[in-house]
Amino acid sequence: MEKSQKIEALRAISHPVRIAILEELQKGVKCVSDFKAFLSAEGGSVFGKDISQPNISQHLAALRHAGLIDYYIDGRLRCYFLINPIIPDLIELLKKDYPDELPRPKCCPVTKKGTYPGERRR
Amino acid sequence: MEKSQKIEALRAISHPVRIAILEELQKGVKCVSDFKAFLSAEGGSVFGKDISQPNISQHLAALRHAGLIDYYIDGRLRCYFLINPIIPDLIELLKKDYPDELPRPKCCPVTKKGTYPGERRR
DNA sequence: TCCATATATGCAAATATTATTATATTTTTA
DNA sequence: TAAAAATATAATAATATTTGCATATATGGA
Repeated sequence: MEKSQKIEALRAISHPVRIAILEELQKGVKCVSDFKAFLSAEGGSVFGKDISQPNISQHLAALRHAGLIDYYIDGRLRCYFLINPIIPDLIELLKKDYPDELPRPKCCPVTKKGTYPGERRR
Repeated sequence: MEKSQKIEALRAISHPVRIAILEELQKGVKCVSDFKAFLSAEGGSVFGKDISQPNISQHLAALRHAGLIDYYIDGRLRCYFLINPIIPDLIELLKKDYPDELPRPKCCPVTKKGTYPGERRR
């Protein structure tokens, strides 16, 4: 996979609703109604409110154009599935535990002064 | 680290110039002139054109507001460094080799017809 | 002190993203 | 065959992002 495609995938995944959709898709093939149920307030939506059906379709279209998902048809259902292999790894990072910060290089914590490590330009 | 912070990090990293900056930062502390050199046409910029100094500063500010980097001061140099622990892992994914596609579920390759695996709603 | 260097900030224009609403398409069922 | 279900598309409005350009600020050196 090309780097530009990976950047495209990063862009596409950087939205709470689309992340929810992709996480759900990781469990297997899902149709739009599944997402609609999942993203409804009662259905356990992570978001305060319902996400409308057209909005879900738009997010699915965006994910498809970014090459993250595709679908097949069963009657009036569109059955979506993951096709981009970077997605499972990205989702894993989102679940992984991280400390708040990396260790910082030495500098005065008050004045924020320190020394540049390289050669200075002239 | 909170999930919302990770999503924020994904958003912030989803830009070719900012990825270049972050990859450069992974090598160690760098000042703005370092990025300017790196992102100039001669300096080996991945992009066709030069990236202007104000534009670099703007991207650095964006990365800082997203909590990905911070800086200390050495005279008139601002020395930037990574602080968000998810960044090295993300950059690794960008370098990792992936196949073009995941295996697809069974469906007719021409008509795109297949069968929905779950229970149908009524 | 005056000037050059390193970097940031402010603003405007162009563009992109997001959600909402209304409507269209296709398929199934009564 | 008409209505309902599942889903997509289109148009719009509200925002956000991105860039370019001009200018501001701070530091160090002559």
